[in-house]
Amino acid sequence: MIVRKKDSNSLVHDEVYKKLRDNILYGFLRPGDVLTLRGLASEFSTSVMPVRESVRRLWSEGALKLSVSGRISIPTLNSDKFNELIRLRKIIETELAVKAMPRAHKALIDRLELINGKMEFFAKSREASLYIGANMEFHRTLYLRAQSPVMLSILETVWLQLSPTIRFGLSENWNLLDKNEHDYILKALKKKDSEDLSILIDKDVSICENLFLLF
Amino acid sequence: MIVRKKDSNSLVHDEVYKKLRDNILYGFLRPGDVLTLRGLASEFSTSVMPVRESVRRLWSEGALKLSVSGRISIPTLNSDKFNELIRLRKIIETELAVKAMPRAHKALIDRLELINGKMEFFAKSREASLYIGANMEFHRTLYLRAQSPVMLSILETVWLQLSPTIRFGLSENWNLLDKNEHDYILKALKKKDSEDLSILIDKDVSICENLFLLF
DNA sequence: GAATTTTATATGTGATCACAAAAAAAAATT
DNA sequence: AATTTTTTTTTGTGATCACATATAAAATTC
Repeated sequence: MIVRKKDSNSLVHDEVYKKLRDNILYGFLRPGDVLTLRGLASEFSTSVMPVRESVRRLWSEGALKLSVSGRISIPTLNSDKFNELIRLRKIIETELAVKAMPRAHKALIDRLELINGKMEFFAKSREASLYIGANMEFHRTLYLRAQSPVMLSILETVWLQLSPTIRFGLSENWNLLDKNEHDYILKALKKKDSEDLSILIDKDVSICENLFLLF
Repeated sequence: MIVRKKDSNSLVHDEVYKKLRDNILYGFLRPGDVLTLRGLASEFSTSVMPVRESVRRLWSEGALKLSVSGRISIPTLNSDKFNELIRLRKIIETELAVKAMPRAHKALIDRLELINGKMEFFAKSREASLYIGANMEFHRTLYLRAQSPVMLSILETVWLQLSPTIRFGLSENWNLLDKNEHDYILKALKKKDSEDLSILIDKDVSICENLFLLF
């Protein structure tokens, strides 16, 4: 029997995908963690089919690792891969920020300031997944203005690959977040200084570089 | 019954994925073409299951479009999306080329020259899918030296999204390929001039921009 | 004859099953 | 006690089925 949410066209495999993705994105799964189709299926109270489809999807996004025998786990990044992903963040995010800048009017900057305040609060209170969520929301809100859906979705797969590693690097390095680059980013946005903006986005991403831990 | 290739650990869904991907990549499917699970299953003489998994995978790579009701088709690009993909090619390919350059020794350049000759032949003989294949091989061979697997795989999904549109733009614009930028790229590689190399890669990708046709 | 309704077919989704192969657990051996 | 072998359990894959719904075809109405 096909189970659909009432009065909605959402599909089970898509719901499972979103839940699983968010668990990875907000740091509820650590690198190396092992998952099983049947385990996930019973956790999300469904059959294995929708889980299979969402696992296949997350795997092709680099968010999950499949062993040669198909065993599912959260990837552990070596430093080469980590640096590559950081470099990708820098390239794509500076591109998106510069493209968004001309369309970043007062209303948007106000919203960014609000999100930024929220993020600073979560940094102080050491709430990792809320901090990560607010940080991503800040960047995402800005980049959405670039109106470059393909780039944004690629960036999101990059985030997805970095998240578990950064999340657990964070637990032991909260002090790294003491100074908040976002304030300077907002200033550059107000001044419409794209040169500065590029450099600052690059710098902001650089902070993450120090969160790398070997597992 | 599970059907595996003898003495090999290749899986059916992976084989189906590769075949379907190559059909898209080498231009055997045009934008708008409609596919069905059962149709593909019988074409590849398998059941729908492996096809479902590979279609889901190609869809998440942007190579296939799924309608709200799940109907499968080859995406048609509007000019915004096309330009975004071209921009992505430029950003990622210049990055990879520059990173590959220090490791591009004589043996590699010799191989690139060989591939380039092949490509020029297929351009003259107007064999579109062979031309596309040789062109991709040229770029891929160079970029492999950058040893950046994540970037390369992202680039490949970008190619996958552009392929069908470019392929059928090509049929009516062979003349655009008269002058071959690859020769200059090879010169820059020999001179180890990364400044020049960036510009030339950018230029080479630009040629594709003119192959955009509305369907 | 064109537009609308009805019927029939095709298609994607989710559930379930069998099976091979990989892990894990248990038993036997050294 | 540690290692090897055997047995059991777990797990992913591929096949098949039922079903809802979207699309196509046929019939009906105006």
